[in-house]
Amino acid sequence: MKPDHPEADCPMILLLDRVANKWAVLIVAALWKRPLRFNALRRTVGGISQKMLSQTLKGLERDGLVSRTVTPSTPVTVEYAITELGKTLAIVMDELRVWSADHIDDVIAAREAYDKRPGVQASLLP
Amino acid sequence: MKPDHPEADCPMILLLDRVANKWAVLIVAALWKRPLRFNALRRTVGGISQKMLSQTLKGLERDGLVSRTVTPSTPVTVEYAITELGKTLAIVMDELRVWSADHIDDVIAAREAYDKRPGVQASLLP
DNA sequence: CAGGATCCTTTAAGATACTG
DNA sequence: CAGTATCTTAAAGGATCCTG
Repeated sequence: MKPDHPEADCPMILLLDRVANKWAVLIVAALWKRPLRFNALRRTVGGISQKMLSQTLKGLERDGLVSRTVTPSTPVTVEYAITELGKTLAIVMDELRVWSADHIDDVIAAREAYDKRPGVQASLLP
Repeated sequence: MKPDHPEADCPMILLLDRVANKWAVLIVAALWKRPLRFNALRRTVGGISQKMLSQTLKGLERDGLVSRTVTPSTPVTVEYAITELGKTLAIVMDELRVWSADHIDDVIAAREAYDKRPGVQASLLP
């Protein structure tokens, strides 16, 4: 996903890599419910490497969607929380979750129908 | 993005690669306005290679979000259109566009603030 | 026009090891 | 605990050529 898209004047395209990003969606969803520390977040999201987690968190923090609070105890604890701006995005992202729940059956049915069509094999899809 | 996510029982995670996918979002947005043929769609989306276009279209068709109609003229014409199911997703996706338009300024401001913070350089971000 | 097939480069992402 | 750094592999993506 290159940022230098021809129609880069469109705000959506500028934010597409943030807003239509799997890990960002999952992290925002997790933090929307409650603040979490790094490793708790890692467990909550599930299936994310700590590299991608720290990388995506940094991006979310930079965009003002997530806050990072360090408590200098021993050992140090770092809490990530969603910001007010982040909440507004979380609401929209959550509709993706709702849509998925509402239409997963339709999609699965469509996939099976498609795969059953002569001359097309799902296994041949990239 | 591997499909074998730990919480794969959640519908959203199953559809995340479709629903939080840059090209899918842009293609659905384009077809939501009007049906388009392959190359017209390519120009409308902008910045997409024909490989990714055909690949993503195939996925969208398989998921029942987009229909593909062949008219055997000479040369053959193929029209892609959004389906009823696709429209329901397009509505949700469009809210991402609206959110982007509404909050692009906030995000840009947050980025500048972040980058101005001592010890952090935007250029060092991955 | 609408793609498929190939080759090749770039990026994403995981695994591992190490630090304050 | 909360990361950073490095290495390597898998996948995404682009460019090009080709066909019905």
